[in-house]
Amino acid sequence: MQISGPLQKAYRSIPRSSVVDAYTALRPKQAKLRAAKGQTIVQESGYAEHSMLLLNGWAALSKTMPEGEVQIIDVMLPGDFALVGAEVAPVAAFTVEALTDISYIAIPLEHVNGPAPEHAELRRLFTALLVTTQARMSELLLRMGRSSGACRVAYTLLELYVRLEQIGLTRNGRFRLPMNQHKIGEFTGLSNVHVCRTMRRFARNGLITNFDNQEISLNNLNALSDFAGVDLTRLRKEIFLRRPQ
Amino acid sequence: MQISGPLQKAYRSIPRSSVVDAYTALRPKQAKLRAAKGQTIVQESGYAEHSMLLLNGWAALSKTMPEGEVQIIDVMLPGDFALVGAEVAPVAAFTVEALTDISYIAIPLEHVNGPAPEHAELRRLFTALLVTTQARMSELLLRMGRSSGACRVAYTLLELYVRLEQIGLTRNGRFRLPMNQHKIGEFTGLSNVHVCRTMRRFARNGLITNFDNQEISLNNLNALSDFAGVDLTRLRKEIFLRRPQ
DNA sequence: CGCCTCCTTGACTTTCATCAACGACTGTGG
DNA sequence: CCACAGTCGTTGATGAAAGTCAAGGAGGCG
Repeated sequence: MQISGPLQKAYRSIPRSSVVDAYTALRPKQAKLRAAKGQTIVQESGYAEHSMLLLNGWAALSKTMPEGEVQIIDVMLPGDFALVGAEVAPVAAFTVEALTDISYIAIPLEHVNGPAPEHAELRRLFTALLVTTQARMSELLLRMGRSSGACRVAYTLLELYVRLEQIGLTRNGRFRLPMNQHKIGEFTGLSNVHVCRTMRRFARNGLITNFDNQEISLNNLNALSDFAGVDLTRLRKEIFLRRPQ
Repeated sequence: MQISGPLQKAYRSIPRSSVVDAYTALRPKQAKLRAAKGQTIVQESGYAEHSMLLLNGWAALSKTMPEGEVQIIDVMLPGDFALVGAEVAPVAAFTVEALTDISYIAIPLEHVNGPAPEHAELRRLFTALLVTTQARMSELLLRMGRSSGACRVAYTLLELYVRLEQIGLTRNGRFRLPMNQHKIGEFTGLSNVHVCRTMRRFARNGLITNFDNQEISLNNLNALSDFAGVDLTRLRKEIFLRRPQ
């Protein structure tokens, strides 16, 4: 895919994403926003009149029980889109927290779903992104209800790996994982202690290797896939936005 | 809301749903399809070139682990819409099974997201329905990862109650629940045995009453809400499609 | 140096799945 | 009419998975 002209710079500075391309092309002057690691960008139940398109970094969508237990619903990677508030209900259903320093675009609702014909292609892409988000959440839900902690951890690592690979952020099965074990527990529905035991077991068996600066390497995708009960080929099909040729 | 003319009969014969109204108005001759209780309408990983709009009855969206464990990820009630296959990926991410005899409309993808301007209002409604579906799945995911079995059962009963109330299918906290304990277990991520114990405890404490023909009554919404860790008012806001005045 | 966060491991407890048995109810065929 | 099987809900006994509590160690940082 070749891009030339005024878009080229923007394209190079952000990861490959057809949605980012399409939106940037339509609104080249849209302001980029930034947030620091740990910052809460949207609060659950708060007013939300816009959606988010993540340009760089990681963000977590989470929900909280009244007693304070947190569950991460989905992890946003560069190029991902989250429909925070809907036209019919401008209330955020979840909290958005920056897992790393991030940059993003806040998209007004009328750009997402307005009747303007020039938005048709964009709308198609947003819808497709919503479907992949739903597919990811479904996979997580399935494992949350029907599998062991080891399966959930293995699945989480594989999902992140496959998604990062797609946007060119892996090297030889190795990638940066900017989540501590507590956060991974919030994602997998486990305690930090149990995440630790599980990942240590994986490491001892040579399935994964941890490096110092929050980097991790998946050494045996097949064994992990078996643990996770997932067919990598099928996962890729469901989870990815395929761009029409 | 008053409806007159040719739509009146159709409107009366199906539950209140602005989406059904809108779609029926646009395509009055669209064929209604039927399926019998227990029938599988869409198979996970199968080819899916259409979406579903449920007119009558209940349907379950579920996913299955390789070993055969089933997790219901959402229950469709009359008026609900499920985006089965996306334009970018005509593969079903889940199985659709009829929990009762049902009637539904199969909606081709181009009607859902086509560029035609006369579809603008419909598209808006479909998007809104997707958001509410996502909100429901998020609530379920939160409880799946972060709460006890009792909380999940209480939440499930409340969610169904609130949704049925909205479409006029409850009377004094009482409604028909066409799922056996095994199915409820598939929805809540519990074994049928544990569902039984939990619901018996609720019944002994007077929170619920079971009747013979798959009917159930919620006698104490406040106590159930406490168990479920849910604020009913907020749940209604998130889960419902509000129709613009 | 102390303080902090994070990972790690052990000991104990709780929750829930599994296995098994039984009773209520339904439909079916003789 | 009765035996029969089949489904479903119910209860008890047992075991495995994972949470909680607690303590210690490694690294980062002012």
